Parts: sequence; structure tokens; C-alpha cells
Amino acid sequence: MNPSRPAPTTASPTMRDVADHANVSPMTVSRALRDDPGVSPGNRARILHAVAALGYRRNESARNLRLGRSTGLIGVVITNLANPFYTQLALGIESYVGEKGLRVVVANSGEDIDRERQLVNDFASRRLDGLIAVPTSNHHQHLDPANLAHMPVVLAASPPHRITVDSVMLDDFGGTWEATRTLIDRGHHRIGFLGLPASTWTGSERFRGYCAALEEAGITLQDRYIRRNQPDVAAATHATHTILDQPHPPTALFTANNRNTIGAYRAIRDRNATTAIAGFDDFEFADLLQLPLTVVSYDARQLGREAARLLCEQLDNPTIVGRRLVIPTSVIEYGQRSDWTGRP
Amino acid sequence: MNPSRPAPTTASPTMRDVADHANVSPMTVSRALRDDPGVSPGNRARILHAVAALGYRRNESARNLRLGRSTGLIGVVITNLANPFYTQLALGIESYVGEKGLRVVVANSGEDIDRERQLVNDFASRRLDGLIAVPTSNHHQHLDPANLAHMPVVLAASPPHRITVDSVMLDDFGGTWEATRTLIDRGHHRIGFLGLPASTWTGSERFRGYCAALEEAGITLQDRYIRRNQPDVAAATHATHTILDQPHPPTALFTANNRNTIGAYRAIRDRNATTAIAGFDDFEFADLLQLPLTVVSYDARQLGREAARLLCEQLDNPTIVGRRLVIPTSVIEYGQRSDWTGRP
DNA sequence: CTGTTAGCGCCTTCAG
DNA sequence: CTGAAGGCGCTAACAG
Repeated sequence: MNPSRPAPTTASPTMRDVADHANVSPMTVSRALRDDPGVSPGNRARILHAVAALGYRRNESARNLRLGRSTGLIGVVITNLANPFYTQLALGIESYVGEKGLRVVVANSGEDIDRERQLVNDFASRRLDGLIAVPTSNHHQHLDPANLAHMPVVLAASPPHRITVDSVMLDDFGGTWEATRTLIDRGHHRIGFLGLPASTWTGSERFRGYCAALEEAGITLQDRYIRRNQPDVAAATHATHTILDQPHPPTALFTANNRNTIGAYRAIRDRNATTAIAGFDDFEFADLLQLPLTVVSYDARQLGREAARLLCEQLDNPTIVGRRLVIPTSVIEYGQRSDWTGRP
Repeated sequence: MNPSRPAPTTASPTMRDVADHANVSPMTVSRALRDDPGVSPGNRARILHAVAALGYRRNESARNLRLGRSTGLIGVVITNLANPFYTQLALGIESYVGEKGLRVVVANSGEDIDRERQLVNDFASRRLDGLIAVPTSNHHQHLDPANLAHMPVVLAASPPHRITVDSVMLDDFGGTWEATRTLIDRGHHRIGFLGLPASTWTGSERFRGYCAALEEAGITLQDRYIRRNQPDVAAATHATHTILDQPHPPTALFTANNRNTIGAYRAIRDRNATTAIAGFDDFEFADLLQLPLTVVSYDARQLGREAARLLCEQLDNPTIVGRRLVIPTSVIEYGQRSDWTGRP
């Protein structure tokens, strides 16, 4: 009639409220909600009724605290969610860990190392179960579990540098080599390169693949055909113009990611040029571009799933660490229907 | 020399460990970590030193539990993260709440109502501070805060149906009306429609805009020009073929989202047709498609930011609820450089 | 089958 | 300026 504790109005009801309502102890409620067999059918029914009446739901945070368990959350720090590659990566992670009841906290570093550092620290403080990160640079100290309350870490798209964690990457070297090779096989000798910062793994491996393919074909590297710091499509377009404005411009370009491919394509279209393109990353409109385009394709979602798998294995067994997985790439040639031949 | 509690090895150090290490009470550590002025400089220094030595970081979950605060996490449930529209939406949310120190838990419903229900329930149990959802259908009962432990909710891209929550949407009707109108102004009389399920707000509003524009121009609706259930690009391509295979096919199509636009474009390209397209959603390659294309454009990231703003206002003041915001749209015409005229 | 006790890691309150 | 007591919501471990 006159309960010692006021009925909850705006605040969330607690297990105690349910217990009071069902005239049992909080412990019995706890058991009932856990589907513990040791609860009498009568009590169980009254408890479930009270739960429904009060709109109660168990506070998982408190539960996890008590059980010493963690949050059931995986942190994902990526450089640019707007890039479809990372979107697919995130989707792969989300679908894999989602099947295990884990959820994903996504944050965008915007390729800012300070923000990346801040985000992973925040994730560690929040006691997320683990972290999958696409590092924005080759500076990885802040990604060391030793600096993150031993939170398990998996790197995606880049191997660890001076730290020991699992990682999943693409065959950046091989894919680039093979795609550059197709340009050479079509008769191109003057091949430009639109790349990523040399300080990143991806940037340096893809450049290495390009160099190796040229070297094997006995083609000398020409610095004036090479631009390596285009952060966005507009910069890539501009860089392409500066390359093609030169005397004896290249007849083909290798573009090191989808941003550069699209930028290069825009420039080539603008000038009505016939420069061929081979680029890393497939994308939705690659087959519609009305010119012969070779792309290095791979399963980005699979990359995410594999990263998630490694992380989940670490959650079960924290000792296994330092593995490296490589997701294979394949080369696809588009634009066969075009009038263009793709030959110089 | 012989502490009563063993030194932490694998388990995370706690405030007590820091206190022992610095020879103070846990309370002083708590104050120091909170930058409470009432701590002597000497103690503060020793505490910070101990924190560094132990690799300690405060357990935010426990802190939030004690403070009665919630998790500092915002749930985002969207239908398809692979669609750039939703990616931008998520980015807008992430950037807005990130400035307030909140993080985002992202989940993909895959347009599955059961999964959507399951996800929002999970989010409520995890005591997320709030939820932004793009509902997959017009069934919204499970999105009612009353059923979600009073978690604040904001709907994006759809108004609430039989529940009272804030929402942010696009001018679906107006944008479609205006774009369809441009087709009519160019002389098109036979205009097809590739739409979304009629059960969704977006699907029905965009169809309504199409109908209104035709009606005002005195054009009779032709069912045989209309397809309304293409879940992906392939289905849209197929639907376009079935429309264009008919005698007296339409000379133009309105496509109700980017999936349909792309599918229609592929079909039109495949058959070397000259059908004009106007579509909802701008996309990256819209200007490169080599045919006159009219798109309904809008700031998807802004939509996310506004949704986040409404949610954050609710966190401060839970009483304000039921607001509706509309993000304006604008019509952009691409393809001016093409040989095509865009006229029938 | 059910209740009591105690404590997860932290912080508010109140004494020193 | 510092510490002790108590409890946020929940649940192991132990009584009954």
C-alpha cells in the first residue's frame, strides 16, 4: 500500500522495482531473467508480468560490471567512412561480430593521427572488448595493446609497425604489379603514377609494385610522371593535368586508389585525352566509364570479416597475436565495348 | 613489501591499485583523475606517475553506473550502410555527437524488420543514450520510447507513424515533383516511374510527387510505365527493360532513388536507348554518365547532423518531442556536354 | 526453490 | 586537503 520506495516515474525501473512488484527478492528476478531453471513457475510468471507492466529491461552495463565481463562492443576506427572501401570493411566487421551478439562502435579518424590517438584512447577507457583500426600513418605506438589497457587490436589494410598485433591486408604489391603489367602488355611504355603518401604501408607497397613491373620490363622510372600526395578526387584531377600537360606525356596511368582513379578519369575526360588507366580498387561505375579501365579488385567485406574473426579469436584466447592475413586481389579489365583500344 | 592484494598482472588495474601504488586512498585518486582542485600537488604527481606506471585507465562504465549517467553512446540503426546516402547520414551523426564526446554504435538492419526490432531492443538494454533510426517499414511500435526504457528516439528519412518522436526527413514530395516537372518542361509526355515499396513513407511520397506533377500537366498515369519494388540495382535494370520493351515506351523515367537511377541507366545503356532520366539522390558519377540526367540533390550529412542535434536536445530536455524537420532538396541537371538533348 | 550477504569500480556525502 | 562509509544495478556464493 505504502511502499518505502516511491514508484519509478521517469527513471528506469530497476530489478528491485520488479521484485517489489512481484513480491519476490531481486535475486529471484535475476534468476528468472537469466532463464535459470531454479525458479518456480508461479514466481516466474509474476515476474514476467511485472517486467512487462513496468517496462523493465535489465541494465547490461551493471550486469557486465558485476560479471567482470566487458561491454560486448567492438571499436572500429577508420580513416574515411565515405570511401566505399571502408564502408564495406565496416559492413564485414558488423555482420561478423553481430552474429556473436557484439555491436560495433564506429569512429572516423579523418586521416588525422591526433584524432586517431584520441579515439583509441577513448575506446580503451570505455572498455570496449577490442579494436579494429585502419591506421592513418605508420606510427602505431598508440595502437599497442600495452598502451590500451590490453585491449585486443587488429589492424586492417596495414601491417603493424613496431608493435605486435594481428593484421589483415590486401596484396597491395602483387595487385599493383599485375595491373601495371597489363598496361605494359598492351604496349604502354610511358606510364604515370598517382599514389598515396609514401609514409603509409599501402602507399609504399603500391608504389613498389608499380616500380617492380616497370623495372622488369626494362622501363626507366620517370619522376615527372609520378605524383604521390592526392588526398581527394580534386587533387587527383589536378595532378593528372600537371602530368599530361608535359611534353611526351604518359600514355597510361596507374592510380593507387579509387579516389585517384576517379580524379584521373575526370581529368582525362576534361581534356578529351586517350590515356589508359589501371587503378587499385574496383568501384560501382567502373564498367560504365567509356574507356578501357583495368582495376585491382578484392573483397573488402571479406577483409572486414577476417579482421573480425581474428579479433574474436583473440577474445577467446588472448595469447595468439601477431598473425598476418593477406586477402588476394584480382585484376579486372573494363571498357571492352568502347571504341578505344587501350593501346597507345 | 608484502601487499595484501597481489599486483595486477593480466587484469586491468583499478583505482585501488593506483591508490596503493601512490600511497593514498582511492578517493584521492578519483579526485586527481577528475582534475578536482582539492588535491595536493605532491599527491597529484605521485598519482599521475602511478597511473602511467600501471597503465591504468578509469573504467568509464563503472563511473557511468555510479553517476547514474548513461553510456555516452548513441545507437544508429540504418537500412543499408552500403548506400552512400546512409553512409553520409552516419557521418553527419558521428561528427555532430563526436564533438560532444559521444560515440556512435552503428548497426545495419538490412531492411529486415525483425532485425531492426532486435537491434533497437538490444540498444535499449545496453542503455544507449539515444537512438537514431531509419525505419525499414511504416511499422514503428518497436521504436516508441515507451517500449524502449524511455530511450530518446529520432527517426531519419521518415516521419513517425502512430508514435510520437522527433524526425528529420527530406522533401520527398517536393523534390520529386520538381524533377518530374523538368522532364515535362522538356517536352516529355510518357514518363515512367521506378519506385520504392508503397508501404514506406519515402516510397509513397515520391510516388505522390510524380503523380502530382503529371496530373498538373494533364498527363494520365499509365500503370504499365510504373514499377515500384526494385530492392537493388539488378532489379531496377530488369524493371527498366520490361518498361522499355513495351510498345510506345516512355521517353523518360523518374527513378525514386540512386539504386533505381543506376539500374535504369545500365538498362538504357545496354539497349542504346535515348530515354532521359530524372532521379532522387545525387551520386558521385552523376556528371559523367554521358546523358542528360536530372537529380534531386540534398545534403545527407546535414540530415544526419540535424537528427543528431534533435537527439542531443532531447538528452538535455526529454520533454520536447514530436518535432519534424524537413531538409530541402534542389534539382541539378547534368549531362549538358553530351550530344543528347534530353528532349524526346 | 528462495533470500541474504557481499562486492564489481567508481563517486557522492560527510567527517576528520 | 584527505579518508571512510555507502550505494549505483546487478549477480556469484552461500545459507536456509
